[in-house]
Amino acid sequence: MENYPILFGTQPSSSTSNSYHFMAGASSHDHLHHHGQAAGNNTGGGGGLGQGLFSGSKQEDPSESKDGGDDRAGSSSQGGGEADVVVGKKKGEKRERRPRFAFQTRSQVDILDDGYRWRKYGQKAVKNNNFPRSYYRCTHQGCNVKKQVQRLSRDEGVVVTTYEGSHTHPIEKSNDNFEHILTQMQVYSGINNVSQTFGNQHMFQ
DNA sequence: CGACTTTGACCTGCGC
DNA sequence: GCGCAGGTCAAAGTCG
Repeated sequence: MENYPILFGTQPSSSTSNSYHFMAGASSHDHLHHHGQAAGNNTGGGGGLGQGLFSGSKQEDPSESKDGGDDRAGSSSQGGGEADVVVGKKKGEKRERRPRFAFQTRSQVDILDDGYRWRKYGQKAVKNNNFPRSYYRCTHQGCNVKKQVQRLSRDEGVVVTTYEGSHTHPIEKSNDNFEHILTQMQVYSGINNVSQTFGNQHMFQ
């Protein structure tokens, strides 16, 4: 089912061993207790990550175009493994394709604060996964970016985030926040099969 | 009071 | 054609 391109491919396999405790800071506490509200302030990572990080590697694949439909049902569905999604279909109208990015991070929190604001619009239990998938939409007016967040059942420390679309507005919070989220997440590098934390890479600057 | 989350229902596409 | 699964809507509830 979900075969989006996973940027930072992961190899969690032995992952658990590599322990990374984002909690290191202060937040463990916060996150655990504010999960609900967290979304209000944070959540997200779409644009920042989606645009900043991935813009260069957008993948386009025409293969799949099943969609669902007018911006509601459909926007994605099986994606077929590629990055494009069709949306906005109205009967007989052309469907719009949107880039989609997926990546996995190791974090205790589902929601990463990337500076954008997200509103949760749905949650769904998915097959073969003990954890529900959450659906978020960027709250900025006119911005149609969406993201899905799902924790892996086989490794609950790993969170798969899928972004769809590009933000049409500037980030709402200073990039300094990335420092913060970077400390919360760890992305696996499939290349060397080595995991590292963003925090050590400073790839945002 | 506004912004956001929760949650069940509904819609759509796909496989059989 | 039917049933399943994923994705979205929208009403109701919660919180600051």
